[in-house]
Amino acid sequence: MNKKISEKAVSRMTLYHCILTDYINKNIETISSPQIASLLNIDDSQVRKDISFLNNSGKCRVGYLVKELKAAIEKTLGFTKPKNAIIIGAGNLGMALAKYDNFTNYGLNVLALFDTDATKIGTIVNGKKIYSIKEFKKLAQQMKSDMAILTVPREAAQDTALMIVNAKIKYIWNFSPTVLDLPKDVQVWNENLMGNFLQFAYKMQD
Amino acid sequence: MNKKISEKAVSRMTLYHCILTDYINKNIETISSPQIASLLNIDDSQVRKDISFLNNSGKCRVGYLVKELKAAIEKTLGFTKPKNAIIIGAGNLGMALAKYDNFTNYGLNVLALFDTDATKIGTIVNGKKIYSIKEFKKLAQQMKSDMAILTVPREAAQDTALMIVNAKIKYIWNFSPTVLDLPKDVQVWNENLMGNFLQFAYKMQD
DNA sequence: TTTTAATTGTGATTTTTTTCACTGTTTGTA
DNA sequence: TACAAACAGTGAAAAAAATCACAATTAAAA
Repeated sequence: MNKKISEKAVSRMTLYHCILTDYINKNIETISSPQIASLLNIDDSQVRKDISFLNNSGKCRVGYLVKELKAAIEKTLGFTKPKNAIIIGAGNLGMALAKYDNFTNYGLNVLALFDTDATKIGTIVNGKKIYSIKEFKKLAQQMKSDMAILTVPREAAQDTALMIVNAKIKYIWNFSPTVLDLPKDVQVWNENLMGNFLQFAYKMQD
Repeated sequence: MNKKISEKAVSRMTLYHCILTDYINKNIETISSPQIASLLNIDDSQVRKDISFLNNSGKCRVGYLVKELKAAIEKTLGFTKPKNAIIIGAGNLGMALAKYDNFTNYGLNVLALFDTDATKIGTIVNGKKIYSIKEFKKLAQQMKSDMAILTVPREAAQDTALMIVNAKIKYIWNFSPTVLDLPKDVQVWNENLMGNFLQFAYKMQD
């Protein structure tokens, strides 16, 4: 239906969305491309080009209507279609993500957690139960999870990922600092916090 | 001294680094550009171009020496110079980051945490003390922190960021889902977990 | 009412990034 | 030793992304 939007443009749109949410909280009704551009230190024509993908139009001398623009981004980025996910690895990060209530607003529905630690199994975190990893295969089928959020330690990541793939889950949001070696039809999104820090640290050198 | 490496290339190098770490753990001594490229689904000449920035040379018919290449990335990306950081916001995410021991290996040294919650103040997390945000200005000076890791709720993010800037900290790693409006000499790295999820979700649509 | 300034939208241009295509080298094999 | 295969390295070409530049529009000010 629509042209494909580049990854970079999508990334910027998520930042526009943050800005728009703030503007709504502040009861500001319009926003201009130079305003957005200035907050992000980018070119204003870039902002307009990105917005042109959304079939949303602005008004000269006024800018864009905040609510409309926000809705247009949400529609294009597709958070209207909720995705079900399970978290594998109930360590600090997994728990933090399970407790992150914002997810629901963005169409991410966390169904359950899995872990190997016997003391954690059976516990409820933010309404989500922690199951034994042994039950994973059986439950993954039942739960119809679209996506797995992988927050296990690096050493366990590859094997756990293979287990996820065996359970016919094709999308993995990988928080382990490792590159998974999986069939090409499985899509992996590497979060790589350490890598992101290194990128920032590299910028700091200037 | 060296040419500046693009952000995208740096991002890829952090993934190469992950792969190299895995190879070392597996006691594999050499790696070729097609091997790296295949794991990341990118072009092998891209990998070689990136590596050409590192002043590291490979061997025909053999590839690169894993240890050398890893060291070269570390040198270029500068994790040899450790950075001191403080975490502001001892919620789930802040705590998870404080407990993330890997940071030290990558040159990120977490000095302390700050929070408003009286029940948390004084607690020690992974050897790091949680202080009252009221003491922030005074302690920030003493601690000589290069960087602040911002993990407060969205509503508090902007004000907290201003406080950080007042304490003369110029680098903010922002985990709050909001775009901070700060002087242009302050560098902000937006982590934006929700945004990253949306990017992944957009890819899932295909 | 006229003018001014701010803003969108977009084609053209420039810059950056990626991919291609090829040369030269090295290692293992016949 | 000769040959084949697997690589690195790199200049050139192609593709993608960002920026520029400007016409058209409109709200507000004069």
